[in-house]
Amino acid sequence: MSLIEVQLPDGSTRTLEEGSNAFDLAANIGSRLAKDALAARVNGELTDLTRPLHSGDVVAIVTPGSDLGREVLRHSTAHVLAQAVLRLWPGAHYAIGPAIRDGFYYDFELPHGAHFSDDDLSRIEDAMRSIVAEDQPFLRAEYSIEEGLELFKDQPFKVEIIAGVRSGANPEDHNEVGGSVVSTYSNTPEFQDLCRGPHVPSTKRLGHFKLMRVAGAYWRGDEKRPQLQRIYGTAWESKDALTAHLVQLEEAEKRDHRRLGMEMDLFSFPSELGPGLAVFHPKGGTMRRVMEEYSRSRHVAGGYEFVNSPHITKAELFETSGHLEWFADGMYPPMDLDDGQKYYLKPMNCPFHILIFKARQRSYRELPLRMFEFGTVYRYEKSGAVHGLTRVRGMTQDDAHIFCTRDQMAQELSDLLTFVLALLRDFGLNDFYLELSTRPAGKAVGSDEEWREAEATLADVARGAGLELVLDEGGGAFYGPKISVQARDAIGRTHQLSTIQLDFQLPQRFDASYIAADNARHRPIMIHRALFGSVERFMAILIEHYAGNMPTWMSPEQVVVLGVRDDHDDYAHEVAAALRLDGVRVSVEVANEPLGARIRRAKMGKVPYILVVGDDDVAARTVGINARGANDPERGVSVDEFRERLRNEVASHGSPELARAT
RNA sequence: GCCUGGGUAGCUCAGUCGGUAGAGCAGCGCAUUCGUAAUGCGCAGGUCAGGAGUUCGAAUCUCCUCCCAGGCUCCA
Repeated sequence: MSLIEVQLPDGSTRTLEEGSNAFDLAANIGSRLAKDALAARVNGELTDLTRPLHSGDVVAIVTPGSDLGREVLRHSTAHVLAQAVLRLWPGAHYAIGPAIRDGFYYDFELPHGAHFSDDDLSRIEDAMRSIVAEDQPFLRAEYSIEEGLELFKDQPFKVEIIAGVRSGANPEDHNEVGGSVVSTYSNTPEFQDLCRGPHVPSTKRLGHFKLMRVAGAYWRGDEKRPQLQRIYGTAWESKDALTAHLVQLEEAEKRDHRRLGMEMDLFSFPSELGPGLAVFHPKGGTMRRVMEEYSRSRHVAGGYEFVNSPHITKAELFETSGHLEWFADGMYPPMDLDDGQKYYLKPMNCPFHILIFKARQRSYRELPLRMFEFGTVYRYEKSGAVHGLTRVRGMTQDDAHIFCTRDQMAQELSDLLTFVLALLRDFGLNDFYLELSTRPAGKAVGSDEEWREAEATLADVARGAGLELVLDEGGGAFYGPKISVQARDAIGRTHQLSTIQLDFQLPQRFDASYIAADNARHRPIMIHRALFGSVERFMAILIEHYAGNMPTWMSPEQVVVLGVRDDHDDYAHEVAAALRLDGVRVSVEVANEPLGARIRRAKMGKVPYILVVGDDDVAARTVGINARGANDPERGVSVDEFRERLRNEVASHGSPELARAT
């Protein structure tokens, strides 16, 4: 018997008998590893444990705790899901079932137009647990395309995938089928699935999963094709990991801005108004005002001019801009007036700002010209797309358009990115990466050369910021590419925030120009940018980031003063009045309820500071401070000292650590 | 827009076989005067999302509309 030598990731080598596979290697290294092994990475390629190794191969054993291991076990769990569904609904068609973040899904079409209901999930889970208990091996087999077509002749979606590989029409099909070899995995004669693999050795390696929900999903993501039933599940390497994930989901739910918005009395969506149309209550209105005021002052300092534009306009404006051509579906239908004009609610502000630019002849000496507006826009989002404050039909953008020369463009973009990141940091967001969105295929105006220049300039600026840069191929707007700032929040979710778009097109469509030093007309470059995106959406993200515990400077109610007995109420009012002189948002809860009850109410309202005043405080002109998040109250602090502390905290915008307090 | 599931008091929810609508919290009133997360008693609160139908009788069964949730698609 001849021997082979394989290399491990740490550079060491192992000698094995010829014909050995990765499982044999794992066993050779240790029994514990053999027990844990799920799959292998051979020369960088993920494979089953059972594939024979060759001399010189570099082999890593994939174990459950790793990202790759979780991906393999999630994918394998998806197969078990499909097998379970076929047991319960013989004749069901199964489409695709990949691993995704935190879990997996599988798409089905049930016989006779049947649909899954939520109640079916527990039945399916039970069937899956039986399959796991049966300890079925995942066996790989390889076929030609013709054989594959015959094998899956009763499964139209599989046939389409295999045929797609043959014609080369769908690049994504290669995720399912590699090259011209059709590979399958069968657990038992009962179930066989088209799949590249790899899979865990047997179903008993699975089991820490939970089916989450049923959803509709279009075949191949195309809304013109049949809608399938998708089952989502989550799967983990251990019971603890599964539990931790479910707890994390509960935490996220507690932070949901829609829930906190109601509990904290910030805003609501009266059904009388229609979907995606919010009203802000006094506390939410205060938060909004503070955010807007801060943004305004930063923009003043940043050299922006403030402009205003109306909410409706004749169709002509959006015909010129091209928006009607591209986005008529996303706009509220027009109002037809007596004089034959159609008026539209504005879905964006840019064309108005161009008209301001064009209102008189412009000189190069005025550039860069930066116009800012809190512009309220209306977009007819599809009814299924609206979501709390993050996707609404009426919203206010912190929108600005910068007109500059081609020479100024790179510097202006670079300064802008610095400005954006500083502002976001002031609101307590710190963890960013950038995304560069390039020309959308088949949905863009302008020449190749212009797009190349715009994309290259943005890429330079993005790289100059020193942040991680991710490419979003084809994600740009129809008039130009964009950089977006992505922020990670306190529980690790990412949100697309600010966008900076470069635009060579609109100035041309509107024939905007300035007179340069050469006494000739030149076309300005236009930069579109919004830092919050919309005030509504940014507020939602901050509420979730802080779990409602807004930093003191943003809190609608910053301080509540409580007298211990009602004969302390006068002093409580006195303290409140002193704070109010400093601009503090403060209220007094008079003593007609037990102290504990009033403290509790203020705590539930997430008020940063609760001041309790009693006999000692009246005598010594002090307060007792019960700060949000503190373990113990602090007694006997002088009123002046508290005022000083609060002034400092608000001035520095402090307390980003509150994001993690619960 | 599409698929699935929902809508009962301001909020969270119960409501059996189709037989006159229930609780807790919140609100209001009165009493209570208290040193750091729930004082007691009382009162009020409902077109059971809206409309139509079946029925002697509908929160409950059927249909339509509106709104919400989770996905898909879309997102200037």
